[in-house]
This record gives sequence, C-alpha cells and structure tokens, in this order.
Amino acid sequence: MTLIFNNISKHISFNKKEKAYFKNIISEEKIDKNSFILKQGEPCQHIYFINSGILRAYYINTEGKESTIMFGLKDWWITDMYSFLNELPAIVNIQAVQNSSVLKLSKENLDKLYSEIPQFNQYFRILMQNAYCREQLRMIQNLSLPAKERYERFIHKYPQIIENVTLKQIASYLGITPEFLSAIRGTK
Amino acid sequence: MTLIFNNISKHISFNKKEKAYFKNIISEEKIDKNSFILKQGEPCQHIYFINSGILRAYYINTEGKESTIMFGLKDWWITDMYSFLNELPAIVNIQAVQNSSVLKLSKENLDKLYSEIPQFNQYFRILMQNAYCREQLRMIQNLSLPAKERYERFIHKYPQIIENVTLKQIASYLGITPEFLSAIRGTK
DNA sequence: CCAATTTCTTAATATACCTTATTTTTTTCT
DNA sequence: AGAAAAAAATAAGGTATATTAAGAAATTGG
Repeated sequence: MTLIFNNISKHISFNKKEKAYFKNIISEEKIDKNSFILKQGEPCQHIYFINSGILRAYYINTEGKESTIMFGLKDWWITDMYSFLNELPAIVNIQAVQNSSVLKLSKENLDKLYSEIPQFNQYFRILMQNAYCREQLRMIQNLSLPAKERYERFIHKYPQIIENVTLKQIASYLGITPEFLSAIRGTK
Repeated sequence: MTLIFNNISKHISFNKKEKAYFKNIISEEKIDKNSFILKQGEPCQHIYFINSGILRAYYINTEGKESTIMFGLKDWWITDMYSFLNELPAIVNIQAVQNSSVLKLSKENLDKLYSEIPQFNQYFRILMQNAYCREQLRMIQNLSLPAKERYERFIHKYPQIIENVTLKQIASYLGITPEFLSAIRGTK
C-alpha cells in the first residue's frame, strides 16, 4: 500500500482515517503474465493502480488488427476510461505483459469516495489532466512525425517499456507493422 | 455569462456568492476571425471558455507542416493544456476560425478558485475526464482506421465543424494532405 | 466590383508503409 | 534440454498516402 499512498500524498493531504477508508475500498489482485483484466465488450467496472509489473491496453479492429492504446507501468492507473466512466462495454483489452500486481477500485466505490473524501476530486483531476496532456502530446507526435522519429522518441521516453514488451507491441503503439519497425531499426 | 453558468451547473452546485466570485475572475474577449489567442513559444497563461465562434489549435512542425490538434466549439474550453498547467512555452497556436467570443481565466485565478471553491476540482475533473476520453477515442481511430473512414466519422460526429472550417484544416486534423482529402471526397 | 489571395480539385509521379512469405532467433513449456 | 511456439529479421511486391504542379472555384480586401 505504500506506493499508492505515496502517490496520492504527492497531490493531496490524506490523514489516517482517510487512509483507512481508502484501504477498505480497494483490493489487491495478482495478474499472471498474458492474462486479462478486461476484454472488449465486457463491462469495465474498475480502475486499476499498478503496484508492480506492466499492463497493456489494446484495441482489435474488425479486421483483427491490434492497436496499443497505452502501456501501464508501476505507479500508474489504468482502465478503459471511456467505458468505465460511462458504464459502457469495454472498447479495449487490458492484459498483463509481465506478471503484475494491481489495486482495483470499483466505479461505485470511487463515486462514494468523491463524496466521502472530496479532495479525491482534486487527486483525480490532476491524474486526468496528466493523462489528457500525455494523449495530446502523443497525438501531436503521431500527426507530425514519421514512424522512425516516433520510434526514437518512444525509446527515449519509455526505456523501461522497451526492455519488457515485444517489438510487435511497440509497433502497434506507434501505428506501424512489426515488419516496418524492424526495417526502421535496421537503418541506424 | 448564462452559457458558462449553465455549463458549470450541469456538474456542480454553485450558489450566488460563488457565481459572483467566479464572474470576477474571468473576462470576456472578442477574437476576430484569423487572429490568435496563443502562438507557439509564447507563455500560455489562460484557459478559454468559448461563448461563440470556433477556434482551432494547431501545431506547425520544423518542416512547416500543420497538424490540427483540436477544434473548439461554443460551450467548450480550450487551451494548450500541457503548457498551461506546467507554465511552459506554448506548443500550439490557437486561432479563431470564425469571429469568436471567449471568457478567459488565468492560471493564477484558477489556482485560487480551487482553494476558494473546492468543488471546482470536481468540475474540472469531469472536464479533464471527458477531454482525455475524447483524445483516447481519437487515438484509437487514428491507429485503426484508414483516412476515408476517419473522414466519414468526423463529418458524422462534428457536422457543425464541417460547415465552418476549410477542408485543408480538416485534412490536417485527420493527418492527411488536402489533396488526398479531396481524392477521398471524390470517391463517393 | 474587381484584383489578389486562398481554397479546392485533378492528375502524374514518388514514397512511406503494408502484405505476404520465408528464415533465423528467442522464448516458452514439459 | 529439446521440441514447439512466438518473435524478429529480411525481402519482394503492393497500396495508401504524399508531393508537385497546374487550373478552377471561392473568398477576401481595397
């Protein structure tokens, strides 16, 4: 629990009683490598804080093509935010890329949390701001840079990811095929 | 002011005194078509609520290529969020596509607002959630759909935008050239 | 209202990236 | 450890999209 308490304390103040309340509404879950915490079409009822490991959220389109929406690292939150907030069937799959441990919080408990401990609005506001900015910066890069530069910036920004996921998964994050990523990597 | 008060009231409760406080920290600004409220490299000190008109945020890369990051419609907020929050030089330009009127709120006043009226954390949390989800859905589409389908979904989702901005601007939002958009539109 | 500018279209050529297929390398499983 | 499976690399041929150029249409500004 230390990791998540430290994370929260970075953004809001949080006393003993509140910690106890919070602790009560989350539960730990171990996820074996390659197993799923969410599949397309299922209800997305939780948001997950990653204690350890790496997760990946990806979409499979009607032709079977995979697109990686995000990688989730230790100390990050992950979910299918759109489906979670609107209580709609999941758009993406979320799978463990390595053995992982997460803390899960249900939509129901999150909503209660906002009314019980209102400063969690501030905490999640800050998280959402950061998530939005990350997506926006990614969009700018996707629109304005060729694949090779996107790859170079990716390995610079997320060196820990490179070491733990396949090139196929990175290619699908960058929006290119594994073959083309291989070609890019060939030309040094 | 009615528009913004209605918008806020959709998400939080908001009494007379709070309205008065809020009214005091925002100011209206008219923006002529084609003029800018933000340019790349400048400090981004405000977040803008759009009362009327249409704005566009776009990035110009080192080769001079334009990429549209977002269109802003009436009743939406717009800014260069990353630069605004981190007080860094702006990454994007924001320009009026039509004559527009906005309400501007400074970072300084926004920070004060959070401490004076804490439920604004909830309000902006919800805005940020929605913005994040929008970006994420756009990213999914950009990664998984060919240009023609992205165009079709765009006109379906934002019919008001189509009528008010140039095809060149839409092409730069979709991540394609105007010539190719023209070709796509040719094949019905 | 006309000249100037910008937008939109069309078309030819070029290229970034994809598809398919095969081989090599690495990882997984018993 | 060895077999099977998955990942990665390589290569040929193909396609979606870009570039360049030029003309037509629309918009802007004096």
